[in-house]
Amino acid sequence: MRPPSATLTEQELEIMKIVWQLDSATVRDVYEKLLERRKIAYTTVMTMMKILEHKGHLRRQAQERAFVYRPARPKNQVIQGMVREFIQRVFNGAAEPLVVHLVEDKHLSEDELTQIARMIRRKP
Amino acid sequence: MRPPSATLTEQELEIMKIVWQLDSATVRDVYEKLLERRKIAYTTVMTMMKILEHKGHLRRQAQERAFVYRPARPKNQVIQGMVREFIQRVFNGAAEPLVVHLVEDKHLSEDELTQIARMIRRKP
DNA sequence: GGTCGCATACTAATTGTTTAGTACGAAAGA
DNA sequence: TCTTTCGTACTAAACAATTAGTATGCGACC
Repeated sequence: MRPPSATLTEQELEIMKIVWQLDSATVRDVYEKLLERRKIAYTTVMTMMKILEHKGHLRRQAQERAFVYRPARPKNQVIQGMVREFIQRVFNGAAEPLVVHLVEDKHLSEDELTQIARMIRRKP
Repeated sequence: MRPPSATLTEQELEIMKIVWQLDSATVRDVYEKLLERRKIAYTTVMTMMKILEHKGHLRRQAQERAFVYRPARPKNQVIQGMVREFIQRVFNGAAEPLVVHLVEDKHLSEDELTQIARMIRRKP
């Protein structure tokens, strides 16, 4: 009745960010990273990582005592998918209005604008 | 235990888009618009719109036989909030990496890039 | 006036998401 | 060896999101 999230949910993304950063991590590794920011139970992290494995975002491998998890897909690809989904959902697929919002919200600083201009010049 | 969505969910957004477009709409108006794209029950739309009113996204006003709903906040403001939240969640608040993704995914066409460049030149 | 259509309020079921407890086994340390 | 520590599997509870059914009432039409 309610379709599963096409992309990573908030908490899933938080965990994936850590695994991407560490490149390979145990539940404990991720658990301790998350603890720096908020209270969370070890088993909660384990459950989430098992779900992420089930969804095809993590692969696990028995090593020593605990499983070691690795990203199943490169970060860029996944983030790309999230950006695409967002543009689809919010702007019906058009990227331009998003850029307009970025500029108008001054999310883009002077330097960033210069950076973008440089990229654009380098593009075609 | 689990906070409600800070921004509009998928279905909420879909309804808000219609109300923004029509400027003011009854449940039936929205229902019929949605029906063009997918099967949905009238009462489902009603429930959603009541939720949107409760969340402060719609205001309703008795008129004739049915309630007439209007957006409580301008579209731009709400979309702005969604963009901000997305950038926060996915890119930890930095807009620049998002733009990089946009360019690299070729979501931005030649024309759109030109448009952006024009905007940037007009900006400071 | 009775029936039909439409609108609302109330109820509720299903599923996804997030969180975590408990049981159990293996390894490590005393 | 006995106990403590650590890891996993299984269970499950709470809540959000989505969808829709039922009851009820009111106005319109015959």
